[in-house]
Amino acid sequence: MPSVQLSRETLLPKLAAHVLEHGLGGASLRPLAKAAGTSDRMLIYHFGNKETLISELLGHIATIYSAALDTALGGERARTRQECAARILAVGSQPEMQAFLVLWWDIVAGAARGLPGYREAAAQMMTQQLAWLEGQMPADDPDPAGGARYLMTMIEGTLMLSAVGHGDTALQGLLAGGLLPS
Amino acid sequence: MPSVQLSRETLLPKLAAHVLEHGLGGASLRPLAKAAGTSDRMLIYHFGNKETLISELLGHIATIYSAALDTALGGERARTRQECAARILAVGSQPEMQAFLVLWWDIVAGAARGLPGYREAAAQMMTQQLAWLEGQMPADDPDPAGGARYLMTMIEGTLMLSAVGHGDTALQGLLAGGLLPS
DNA sequence: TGCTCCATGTAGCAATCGCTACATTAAGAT
DNA sequence: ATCTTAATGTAGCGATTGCTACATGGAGCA
Repeated sequence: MPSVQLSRETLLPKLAAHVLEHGLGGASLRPLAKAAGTSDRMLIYHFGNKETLISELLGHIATIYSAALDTALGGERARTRQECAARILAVGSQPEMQAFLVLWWDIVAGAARGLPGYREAAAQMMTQQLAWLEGQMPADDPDPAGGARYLMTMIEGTLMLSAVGHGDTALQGLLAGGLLPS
Repeated sequence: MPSVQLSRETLLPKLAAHVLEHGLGGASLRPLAKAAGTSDRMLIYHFGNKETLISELLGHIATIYSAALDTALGGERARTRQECAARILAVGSQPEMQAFLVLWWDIVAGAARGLPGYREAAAQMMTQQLAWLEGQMPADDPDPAGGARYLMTMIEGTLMLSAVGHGDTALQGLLAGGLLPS
């Protein structure tokens, strides 16, 4: 049924926009449908049930995220690990990334609790980010693969601490780890 | 009104137990009340409304977390940063800490979205953890304050990546950062 | 004995939840 | 022209949401 698949893919961007603004926790069918210009009746018709809808929506959001990462960053490598860390931190602080970040913690919470579809989408986004980070590592880095994982762990810790008002703690940690210029 | 305060504090542990098992997202009054052996009617009576209940519950959970941290770890210092990192990672992998960890991501998500009470509780728990980590740092460490923040950022990143199925990525990062013995 | 007031049970309200039964439209196939 | 079928609207179901109105018990105080 190509028309069904077309309909799904027509709906998903609008659903994603709504979820990016209002979060996943309170996402119920009627507001979602309204945001997509249709009815709850039709959402069930196209996706079968809410669980499937959310799973497909998460997959779509992961795709959007990948595209946003690609757009936000040119392909050229950094010259130092410090520069590499600074770049990805700068991406995270862009205003248009804030909605993603807020939604991200919803997804992490769902993944931790084992909700269907959450872990897959989260893992996909992390894999994508890791690949991008590896591509950004300095050409003369002695261990680009390990270094990228090291940087990524530090970055994610920084994002989490920032989310709960401990951003300064994280920055001091980055400083002490030599990942920020002193 | 001491009786009201007593009632609140009598209820909070049972409410916390329920939330630790079932999460904060789906926590509604009637299941909470049932877990506490009372009625939704009485929860509203004692706490005024659900928002206040959740805020006080989060504060209580932060207190529980602090106590659990103290219990789980003796007071003596580690001898190296590696040992320090290993200790706190070991704490996080204890089975009785799993419920806390799952709930933690709910709290982070609420804090990121700005829900009332979440950020305060999360910040309190992170402050407590930081203090504990500083007390664990090696006595001969050249920069215990910065080192504790560095370790904490790495640890939080590791926990997040583990929650989304990228625990191996984090471990490789810790290895590359010299925080795990190779 | 009355009076007062905190604590609690019972019942229910309006809103929202995911989902479904049924009817209707419209387009394409025969 | 008829038949079939995908797509959609309307209406509603039973459950659950946070919260409230009302009545009642029961303890302390006069």
